[in-house]
Amino acid sequence: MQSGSCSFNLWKVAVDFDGTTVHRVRFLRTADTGFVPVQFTKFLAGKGTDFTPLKSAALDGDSVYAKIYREVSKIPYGKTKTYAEIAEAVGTHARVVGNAMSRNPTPLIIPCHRVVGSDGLGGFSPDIDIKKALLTLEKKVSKNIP
DNA sequence: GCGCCGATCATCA
DNA sequence: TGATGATCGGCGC
Repeated sequence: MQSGSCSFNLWKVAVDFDGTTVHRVRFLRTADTGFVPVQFTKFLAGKGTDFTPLKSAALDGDSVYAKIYREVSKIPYGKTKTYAEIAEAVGTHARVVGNAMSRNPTPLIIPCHRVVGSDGLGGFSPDIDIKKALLTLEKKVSKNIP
């Protein structure tokens, strides 16, 4: 297992990974030492749109959470879906989807920022500004990929 | 049109 | 068990 961090706006993105399997991604105010997979730095710089061949450890399993994470990871770059849509696709309730996002062990890889509420942005932890910034970034970058 | 309240359900303590 | 949410939709004002 390795870990490292890189910057995104005012935040540090700490990544724990093992080969191509990412176990944990966290947003921190302070930086750890170490490097992160190049996919992260490219993505956060708007120079990459996916994390291939990286995968999240949270996608494994048959729990409802794993299904939700798989469904969320299908959302294409620059697009968004609502909690209700995800819930319907998985066969559960929107509240559970919100719960799954809240406990999302690997943001970014599982693009939880692309899941929004029916009437707006929804929420994000630890800071809604991160979600806003990611969506703004993706909107901007996807314009340059006609 | 806006705000409150109940429904609903998989985790975690 | 019981409490807890990054929600949704309906109802009253």
